[in-house]
Amino acid sequence: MQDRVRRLNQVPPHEGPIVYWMIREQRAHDNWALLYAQHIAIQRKQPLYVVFCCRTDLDKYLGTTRMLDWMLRGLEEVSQELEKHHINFTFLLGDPPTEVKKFCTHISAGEVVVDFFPLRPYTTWHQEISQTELYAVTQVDAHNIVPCWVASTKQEFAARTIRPKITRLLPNYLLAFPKLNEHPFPAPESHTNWKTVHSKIKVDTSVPALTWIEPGAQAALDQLKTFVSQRLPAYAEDRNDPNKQALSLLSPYLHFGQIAPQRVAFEVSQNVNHTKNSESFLEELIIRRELSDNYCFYNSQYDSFAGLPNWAQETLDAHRADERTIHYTVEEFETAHTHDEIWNAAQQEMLQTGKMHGYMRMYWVKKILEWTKDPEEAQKTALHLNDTYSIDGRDPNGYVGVAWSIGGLHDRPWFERPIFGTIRFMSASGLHKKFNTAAYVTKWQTLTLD
DNA sequence: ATCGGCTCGCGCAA
DNA sequence: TGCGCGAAGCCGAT
Repeated sequence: MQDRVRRLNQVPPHEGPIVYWMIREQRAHDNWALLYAQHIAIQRKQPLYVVFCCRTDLDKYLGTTRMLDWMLRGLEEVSQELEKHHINFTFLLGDPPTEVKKFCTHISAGEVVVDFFPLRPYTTWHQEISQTELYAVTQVDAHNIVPCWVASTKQEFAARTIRPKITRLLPNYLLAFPKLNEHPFPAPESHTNWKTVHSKIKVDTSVPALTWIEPGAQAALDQLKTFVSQRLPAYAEDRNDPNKQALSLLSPYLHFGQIAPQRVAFEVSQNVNHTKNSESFLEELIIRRELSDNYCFYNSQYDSFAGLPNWAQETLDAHRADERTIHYTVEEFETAHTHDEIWNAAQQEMLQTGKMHGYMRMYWVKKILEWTKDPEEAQKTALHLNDTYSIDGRDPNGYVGVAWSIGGLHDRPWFERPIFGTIRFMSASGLHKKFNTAAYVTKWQTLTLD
């Protein structure tokens, strides 16, 4: 466990309750950050608090009903589980670092544990909470199976450069989780009024909650079970066909930390015969996901043009003046009003379900590059739409997916083209060869009056 | 249906 | 310093 843990300030731990500030890992079980916090709390005979803080003006940060409903229902389950284990769960409203600092000072915390989320808003919050003399702040990578800073000490160039590093270390980490204990040093209980919380947080209500899939840790485990028994057997063959139900559907749970990647990988590697299907799935789940964290952790410009590899920036620069014969506004993209019915179907899939099939995501982003005035606007548009409508938006996987599609990240150059330069191109004719595009369009097209 | 060429640079072997 | 090879492709030739 020790190499999952790093100190964020130099304040020595002292007498006082232990606080786990939960951000990314929204689950009670299989959570290394909580397990570590409980471990030191028991060692020091201290009560344990888990605190979650949410702004009330989420509408200013692309917050939607879809995302808030998913998150709060998951957290309600977390609070019930923690209560069963005599661990205090406190929901705070307001500016997160300010409110969490206030809380920690108020209860005279001896040490504060945070989880690991390599995106700027959260790294900034972690810096802010660490700037104190009052309590030690410790970070635990509870997301990656091989901790991000252990897997590699630099930004990796491609999957093939990080793969051997992770594969070599994996046997040391792909193990069963210890159980969360009933905490022997109780804290005062606090009860969250979830209806009040929901009503106090302002969000964009035009993006409705999802009804076809249930949030939460129990639902995640159920989904994993169904995936392993029903969809994994055809995963390798069918995963790139958007008409087939072959994918795990776990990314919403993984994004909100409602299930641990290590749990998913452990169950698949323990209980499934080693086949091309499990290999193909574990490559996605472990290598590609940890490569995304690696990029965001070591490249603070993960969401901008300047973060792209040099060869990609150069080739896109050389094609800035290329004529864009088709150009759409954000609104036209957003409402699925392009000339390309396959692209519109993908956009509709995301609008309606909060998810877009993995294969279509690549095509969808590459077409935004083709139909937008410059790569910066294309990247901004793709991220804006993904972060607003996808339930797994604002995730390192999303930033890497967009950078791969628009800016050759973790990819190689291909042959020269207008607009794209040597960035890999994708065309509708390629999609026709791979799956029944007409069926996909029919499935997602909606009646429009114009 | 299958194949080669397109094009760059990392990382390892030498 | 040379060389193999790579995160999901395209296109034209055979």
